[in-house]
Amino acid sequence: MQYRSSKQRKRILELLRSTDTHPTASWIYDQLKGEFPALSLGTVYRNLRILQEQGEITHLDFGSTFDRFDGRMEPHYHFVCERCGKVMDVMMPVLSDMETFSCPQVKGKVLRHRIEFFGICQDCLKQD
Amino acid sequence: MQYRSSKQRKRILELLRSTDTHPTASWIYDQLKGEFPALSLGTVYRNLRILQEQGEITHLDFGSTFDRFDGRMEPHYHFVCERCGKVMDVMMPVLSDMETFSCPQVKGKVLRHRIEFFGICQDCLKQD
DNA sequence: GTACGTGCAAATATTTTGCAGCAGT
DNA sequence: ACTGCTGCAAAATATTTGCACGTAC
Repeated sequence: MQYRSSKQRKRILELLRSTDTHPTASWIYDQLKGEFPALSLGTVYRNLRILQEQGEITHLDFGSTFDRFDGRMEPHYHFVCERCGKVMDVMMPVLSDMETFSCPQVKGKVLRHRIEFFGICQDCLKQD
Repeated sequence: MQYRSSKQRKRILELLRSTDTHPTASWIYDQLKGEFPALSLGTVYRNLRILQEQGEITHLDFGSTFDRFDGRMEPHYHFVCERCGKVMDVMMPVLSDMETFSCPQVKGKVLRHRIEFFGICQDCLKQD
């Protein structure tokens, strides 16, 4: 697909670049409604997807729209296959100094952390 | 709230403990439908929330039901305030050996990783 | 007996999509 | 002119909730 440019898309990207609040689609919509009175949420979502495809922005998710639950309470990390969506446990040693490490910048109280690795799992690699 | 026990909740927990596939609510529902023919998805969701409150399971999310977008493409990490839901950037040095580090276990190709810190942000701490 | 849990169905919440007209190249 | 982009509204997806009945304690 050959993308054209549009005022709406350009402004959505500018807005995302100008903030570090990790906005939701709805926040972006509210911000731009004054500038584009007829703007619709559908347009915001469509453009966010296109910007993602173009590698201009990212999206904080787990690669699926479903909530996923985890019955292991021991600290561990996750590997998510971007092709088949499978989520696997990574039982590598927990980086226990992580909390203090990030403290100076965050200035809040860090209680726990989480790491996800993204890539292609062994099964999917075999299918190439 | 004073929780009682129920067969459904007990089996949902057992099921989650017995797998490492990080199931969705719907998968759990399908698995238990044979055992509880009248089971409803509502019950599954309700119990998943209760189990979470009891600290028996966890939930892979970002603390909100909204998609969140990020306009910064330089590698960086995130801090999520569990009280107000704010997401902040953590510009600590990227752990570049991370990919190879996790490889032996995952056996797939790791392309990138992500780290989130969870806790209480400075603003919320002040309010105590 | 009290009040929490369940199934069912309806309601919410969020995101996606079909369509007709508008706009970028 | 061709085809992507937009607004609008309806549909799709995922999760939550109200209610009447059942069940654990």
